[in-house]
Amino acid sequence: MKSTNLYKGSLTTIILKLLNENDKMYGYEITQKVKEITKGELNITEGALYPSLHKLEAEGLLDVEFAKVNNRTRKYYKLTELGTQETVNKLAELEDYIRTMRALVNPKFRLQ
Amino acid sequence: MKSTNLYKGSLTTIILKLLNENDKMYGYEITQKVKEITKGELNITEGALYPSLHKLEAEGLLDVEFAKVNNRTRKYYKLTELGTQETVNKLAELEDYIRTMRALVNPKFRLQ
DNA sequence: ATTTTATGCATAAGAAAATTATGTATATTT
DNA sequence: AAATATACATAATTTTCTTATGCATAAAAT
Repeated sequence: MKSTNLYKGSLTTIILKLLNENDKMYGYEITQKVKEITKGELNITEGALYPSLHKLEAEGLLDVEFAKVNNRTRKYYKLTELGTQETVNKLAELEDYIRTMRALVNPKFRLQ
Repeated sequence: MKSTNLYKGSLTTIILKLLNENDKMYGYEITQKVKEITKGELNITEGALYPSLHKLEAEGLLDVEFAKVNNRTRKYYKLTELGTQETVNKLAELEDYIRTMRALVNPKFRLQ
């Protein structure tokens, strides 16, 4: 998605959080929303997004619902109960990750 | 290294920063240092570490120096001038990543 | 009127970065 | 004597992503 490798492994967290906030979204909408929020800093590619959505659905974290808008098909995704739980976990993991990385790169944050 | 996928792509940043701080280190030392700083939260595996060190060396970011200690061989790595420059870049990328992810998962941080 | 861009989905080939497993060797601890 | 710690390395596999390609309709631009 971006020149830096740091976003590797972050896509699931991003998808879950956006769905947690917006109730239901379709793939293309997610790419646009991410572009908007990050001011273009992060562009999710379709080759990464769609397989990821399919996987989350297969794992039971997302439900699908089809809609026809302007003669074009949209595939809406929404969180399942399990998906909502997993969102909480993923967000906690992100905070842990940030805290740990800060401890590693900034000696000031080394403690406990 | 950890159950969460978020650390994927972070290893180079971690290695460079630790070497930036400690002048020279050997592989095993890096794994122990990371374990210590993160209180066991992050354990770098050898299968990830050694190939990564070799790659950084091949890219000219690290220099190697051998040492024999207690009849065992240590391979000390230190930053080259290029490696020091790249460390600055990687740390800036990490801060960008954290800022962007915060904007994505925390609506409070959405602005500019 | 036609081409390009935007919208909307999907998958396949390949690259990159990791995990897991294995191998070698010496020192120290149990 | 066996297990753990120290120290390096690589190979097979998995995960996640990039890049490329394909299909289809709508809107905008030339």
